[in-house]
Amino acid sequence: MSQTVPDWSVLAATCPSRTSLARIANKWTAMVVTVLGNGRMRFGDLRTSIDGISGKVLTETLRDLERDGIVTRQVFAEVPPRVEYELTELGFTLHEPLLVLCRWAEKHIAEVIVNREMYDAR
Amino acid sequence: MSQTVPDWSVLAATCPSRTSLARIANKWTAMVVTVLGNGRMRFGDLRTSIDGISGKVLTETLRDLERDGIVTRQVFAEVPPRVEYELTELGFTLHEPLLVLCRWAEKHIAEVIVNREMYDAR
DNA sequence: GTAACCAATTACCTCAACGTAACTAATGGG
DNA sequence: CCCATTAGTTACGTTGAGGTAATTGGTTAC
Repeated sequence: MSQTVPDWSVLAATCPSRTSLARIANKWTAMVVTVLGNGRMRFGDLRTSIDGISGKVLTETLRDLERDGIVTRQVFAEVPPRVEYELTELGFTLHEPLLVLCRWAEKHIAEVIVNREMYDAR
Repeated sequence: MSQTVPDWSVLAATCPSRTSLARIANKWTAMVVTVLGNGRMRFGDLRTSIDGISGKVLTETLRDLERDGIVTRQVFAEVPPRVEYELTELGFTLHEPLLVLCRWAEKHIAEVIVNREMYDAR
């Protein structure tokens, strides 16, 4: 018989899975993975797609995602340099869940704004 | 005819929906909403369930979620004091998506750990 | 009547996240 | 010859997230 009880739990402070949750439950990660779901893209296009992200933060986010095996980084020996990023197979399993989060934020923001105004007016 | 094109986009830097994404794409939010999916709970029990969270961070997270209309806060006039938190209808629509993120972290952490070791060994 | 106690919050401090700006390398175009 | 281009890196300063510990207020125990 196979084991169905989870070996890991994000609710345990020292469980490694929490470090993974911290990485994926992040606004920049959500946007990067969502955009990369449309296919491989180079650094500059990602930077343009995700309005307001600084080059430094995008570099750091992509490197962390590469380290976790969620994106691949391909450097072309060209001038000016060209670097393309793409979701891995593992990364694709994350695309839908993170897309859902982005869509949730967009779908419910009007209601959330009203809630905030009511709360602040108390 | 109804409008199907999104009015909001998290990819726009100044779009309010990005503030909502920042709130929900967060490790503490993911854990709190996931745990509260099992039903209303008092502060101390939440604190115990989410191993390692400080009282301050839990208070702040809950207050922000309450402000956005994702959880309700009910104070009982008792001694010692008792405060219970519960997902709102809006909050429930967020439960499944955030549960998926927690489960993803737990399911794939072994693979992620291997990826990190390979990356660091380059 | 004061000491202990509990749930929840706050005050204070530290450290990580983030933005800005300057700088790099190698080539092609004016 | 000099400037633009692309994907960084580094330095520096600011803001925000987070941990620790004291505090509050009313009740019970001594």
